[in-house]
Amino acid sequence: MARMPVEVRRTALIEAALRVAASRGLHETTTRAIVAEAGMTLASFHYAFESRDELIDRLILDVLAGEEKTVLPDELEGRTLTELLTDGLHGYIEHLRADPAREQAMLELTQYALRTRLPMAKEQYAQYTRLAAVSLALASQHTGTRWIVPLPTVAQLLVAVTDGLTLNWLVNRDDEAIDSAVRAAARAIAALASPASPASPASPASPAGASH
Amino acid sequence: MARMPVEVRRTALIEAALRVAASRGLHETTTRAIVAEAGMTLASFHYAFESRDELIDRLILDVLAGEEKTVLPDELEGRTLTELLTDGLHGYIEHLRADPAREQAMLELTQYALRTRLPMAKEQYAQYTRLAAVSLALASQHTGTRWIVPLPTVAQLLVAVTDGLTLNWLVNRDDEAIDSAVRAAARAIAALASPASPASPASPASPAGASH
DNA sequence: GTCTATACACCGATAGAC
DNA sequence: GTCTATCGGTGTATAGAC
Repeated sequence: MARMPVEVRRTALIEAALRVAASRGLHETTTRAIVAEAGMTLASFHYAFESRDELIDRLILDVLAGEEKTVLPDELEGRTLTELLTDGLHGYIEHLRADPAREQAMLELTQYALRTRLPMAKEQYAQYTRLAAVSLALASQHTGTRWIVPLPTVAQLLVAVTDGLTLNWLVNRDDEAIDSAVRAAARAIAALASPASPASPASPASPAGASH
Repeated sequence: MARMPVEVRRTALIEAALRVAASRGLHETTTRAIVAEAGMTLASFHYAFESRDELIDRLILDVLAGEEKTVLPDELEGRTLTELLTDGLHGYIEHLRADPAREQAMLELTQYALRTRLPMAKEQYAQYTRLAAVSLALASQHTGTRWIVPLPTVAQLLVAVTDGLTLNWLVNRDDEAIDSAVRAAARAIAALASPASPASPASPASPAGASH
């Protein structure tokens, strides 16, 4: 095989490992399967990494950190809070639908980290929650609403809902059901803000939303 | 070893397997580890079960089926919908707190089923959702409220929230944070019902909130 | 640096004595 | 029915030629 800088080799192996984990599950992501996917030999693997565990660490760090659980829609103006939440959740579900195997691998990685790398799991989860808090703060700002429950708590709930809906879709693969659940979730979470109306789809041209 | 009816042996092995899965994770729940935990020999295992896969099947069936994700509090009278939901979720979290390792094993079993026994995972999930729907119907009945979103959708959301909060607590082990999140979740879900006020402990007679 | 060949541990499963 | 001993396969990791 061609000579390659060890860092390039490492990256290639991590990407190969992610593909294997997505298609066959983490428990079948063996060193042999990874090098086969990457077109390398076993010895090359152990030249690049001390051990399989070391690669798994990098996999969790690089790949879970790249995940962004919630994304706000681009356009924030002229939408109600419920609409923003619906679109945000819907965007995440779209991402899930686009590559379910990958997201399932993420779930497996999280669970593996939970069992054997607890500090990494904690840090990762805190990161998701901070990101959710930022999105929620922006959303309330742009709709002139105010969270009547502490923002970190709402953020926790949003992350929990996202995780739960992910599992729901992975199990059932039911697009209509998940869309209903997403809308209900958005409406429910929006009810934790005041005073603007949480809801109705047909919103008239209300500049600056409801009140202050 | 003492002779035992094969069904008794099967049960003992399944219980041993659950203990191993809880303490060391599903991927370390090998036939050898199981029989060591049960105080048997390898040969006895294969006398009771055709294969390890067969035991895992039974484990999923017997043990996931025994799970009841949401339980209503005993006393339903004189409580608001939010209170009922809070107590129900809180009861589940108590159950989780009492035996986190077991619940983590459940999560691993679910994920394993998702990867290799999809129909079983689907059926199990549907069972949880039906149970949630029954609880939600009872709760709205007893509080004189009505779900303004289809009941199955609310049930889906409740299951998703339960799953998400489970993961949250397993990662953070933060009792105060989870209690806040539980209360917020209850309040949010209660907002999907009308007309009774979804929320504040001191609830005035506010007819039909913001509605839609 | 990259390869082939192999060491060594552990897996699920079975044969055959008792 | 229950045991000990062992098979064949696969896992991670390494030795040593090139």
